[in-house]
Amino acid sequence: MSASARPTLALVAERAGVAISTASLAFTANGPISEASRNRVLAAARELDYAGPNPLGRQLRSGRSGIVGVVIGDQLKRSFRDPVAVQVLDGLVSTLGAAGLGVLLIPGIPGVDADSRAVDPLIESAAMDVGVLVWGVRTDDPTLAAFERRGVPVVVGEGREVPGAPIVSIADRRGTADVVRHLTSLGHSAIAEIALPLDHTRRSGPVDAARLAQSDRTPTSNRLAGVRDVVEPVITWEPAGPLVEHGKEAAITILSGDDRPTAIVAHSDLLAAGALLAAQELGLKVPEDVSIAGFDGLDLPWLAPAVLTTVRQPLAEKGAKIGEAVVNLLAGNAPESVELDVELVVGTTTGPPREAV
Amino acid sequence: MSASARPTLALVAERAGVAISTASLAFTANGPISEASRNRVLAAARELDYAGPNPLGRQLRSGRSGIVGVVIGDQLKRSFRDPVAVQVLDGLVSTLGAAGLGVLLIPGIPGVDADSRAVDPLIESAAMDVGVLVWGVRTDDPTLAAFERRGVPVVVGEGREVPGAPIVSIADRRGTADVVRHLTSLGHSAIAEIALPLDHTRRSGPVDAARLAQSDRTPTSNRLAGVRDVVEPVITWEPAGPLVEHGKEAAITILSGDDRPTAIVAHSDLLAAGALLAAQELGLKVPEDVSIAGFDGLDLPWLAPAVLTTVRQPLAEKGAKIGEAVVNLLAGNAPESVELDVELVVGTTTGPPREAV
DNA sequence: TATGCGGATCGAATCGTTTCGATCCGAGCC
DNA sequence: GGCTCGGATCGAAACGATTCGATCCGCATA
Repeated sequence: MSASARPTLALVAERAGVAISTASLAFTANGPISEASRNRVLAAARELDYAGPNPLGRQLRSGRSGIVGVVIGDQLKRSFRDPVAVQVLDGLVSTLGAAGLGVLLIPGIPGVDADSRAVDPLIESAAMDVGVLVWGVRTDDPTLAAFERRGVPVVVGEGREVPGAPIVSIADRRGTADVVRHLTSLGHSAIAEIALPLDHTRRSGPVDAARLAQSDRTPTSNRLAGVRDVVEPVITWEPAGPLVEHGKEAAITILSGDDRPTAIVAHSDLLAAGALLAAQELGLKVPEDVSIAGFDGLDLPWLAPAVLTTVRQPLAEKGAKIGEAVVNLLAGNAPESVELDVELVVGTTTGPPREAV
Repeated sequence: MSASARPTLALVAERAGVAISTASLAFTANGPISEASRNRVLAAARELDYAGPNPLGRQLRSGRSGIVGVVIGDQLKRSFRDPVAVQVLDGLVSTLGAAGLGVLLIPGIPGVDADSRAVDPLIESAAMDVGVLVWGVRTDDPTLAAFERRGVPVVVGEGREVPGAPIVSIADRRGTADVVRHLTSLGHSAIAEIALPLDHTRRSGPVDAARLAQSDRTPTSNRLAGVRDVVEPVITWEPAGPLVEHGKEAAITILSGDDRPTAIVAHSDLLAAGALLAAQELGLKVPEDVSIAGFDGLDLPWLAPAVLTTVRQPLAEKGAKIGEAVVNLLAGNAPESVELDVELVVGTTTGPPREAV
């Protein structure tokens, strides 16, 4: 009656009348085993309702768990409301899945106090073969240190150099410069900037030089730099978050002021979409009264008939490249970093400023 | 030079001059061990750069992996663009994280052929203590069968009964009836319905009785039934997907026809938001020309100044309840199903039909 | 008939822990 | 001083598989 325990390979072997090692061969396709014994083993397995080797035993022996820990570095809710994150993750999960690897979701910094040295306990105690820091590492990142201590190799998406770890990044500085150059070449000089959040504090408002220097997120810093490669924005606004509503809020303030800029460049499409809604609400024509450009190249059909001018980045491909880097690392190859290219896509939301007409 | 192998507990014990079992006690807080030996062990660990017991060994011994497999049943990209899914997942991940459990993401049906009996290989071979089928089970679900074969207990979100598995569901049939009743009590009788997708085929168009019977997704079926508890819709439209653009597409057709309905009830807020955009594009006033209601209770600030009439369901709480059910199951308690309540929230998008004014 | 060969099978070691029962030791008590 | 008691420590046995070297068997060859 206490037969609730799952059958083991030993039981199957006994029933089939072979040694455990032979039974093992029947399940791992590659060993030398006769058709006859394989069938006997499989039959015995069926009779005992044995569903294949227990992963835990296999993992201990082989030293591999087949699991990749992915640190998304924030509350799920916040990360996944951002389509950029979702697309990258999608590419990553597909690639890893195809390689037989599973994704363990690691929220990252637990709770609000992202300053503390606390690390998600999963990083310290869950079994994994590789860790992925999708959104880059911060200086002196405790997460990175924890992985290192455990001897878990790491792949970094989008970030500063980490010795021994491959980085998959995107040419976002150049892309940002491209879109700003597009604006200046149309004749704009009073360009406002809506930045991505500079850090985890949900602060919002205009950004001064001191605050600018505090940015510890790589994509944000790169895009700030990209803008400044071409022009000094008349104002840089830091929104409370990365979503549409935050962009709208920022743009309302920017566009309501006395010296209305002739163009807004946002660090992301979601923020730009918010700016578009703001302009609409304020009765401003786009692009006649104000040009608006974004970054990401998302598909935002609900903006129709407007088509956002933006910079398309290969998001799913980025995820896929990270996945490849993981597989590569597990195969024992040397880490290899990649930078993916971006492309300016001109839509209907940018045009020459009114004065220039 | 070949010292690349990670140190083991045995090494630490040797260095500390204690038995392996004693060293083990130093890491698991609860055993009887003197302060002195614990310190000696921890010191030795530090010297050897030992980062704590290897999870694989621990897992094999205890028979627990601390991992919960969550089947999201679709491409990540599609699931996670839906804020409903994201909020539930967020609640789930938080609850499980607090219990020290990790979430293994299982896409579910690989590739497009969702009809086949194929199952995500992770379900067959990854280590996990419990499986979660977030979006319910279909009749004769191969995924469910695979879990059963492996002896992995299962928790089901939103679905039909599964013997021995707790179900966490939401009173969506009653909620849908409530919102439709709200419309009829305003005087509407010509009500159109935009349904959630009936199955995985990305079919779209008007739905007849035969097609209606084919719906194999529980939330969809429940909401279809909820509408019919109150009124027979003048038309039911099946969109190609669950997102804003799909709702817009559907509504454009519905509202362009000759017998324009006076109200549209959508199975979700995203679809309803699409309908709102459609009405706007067609120059129709909401709610004067057409009332629009949704379901979910999402926060959609970019619809402002409109506030959608909808039915609020406790999404994060649903995820949390699923998490609790998992923890409960692991504690050896009997499975316990829950049905969560919903609440009608009247916004500015519904009002009496023009004729009735 | 003896020898050699190659493929199938087997036994035993191993992966790194936890846990359980046994041992050991010092303190307290009579 | 002998005895008991209890807490700290230890050894060994799992946990469930893979893998490697050794054995075994049958067949072909000399």
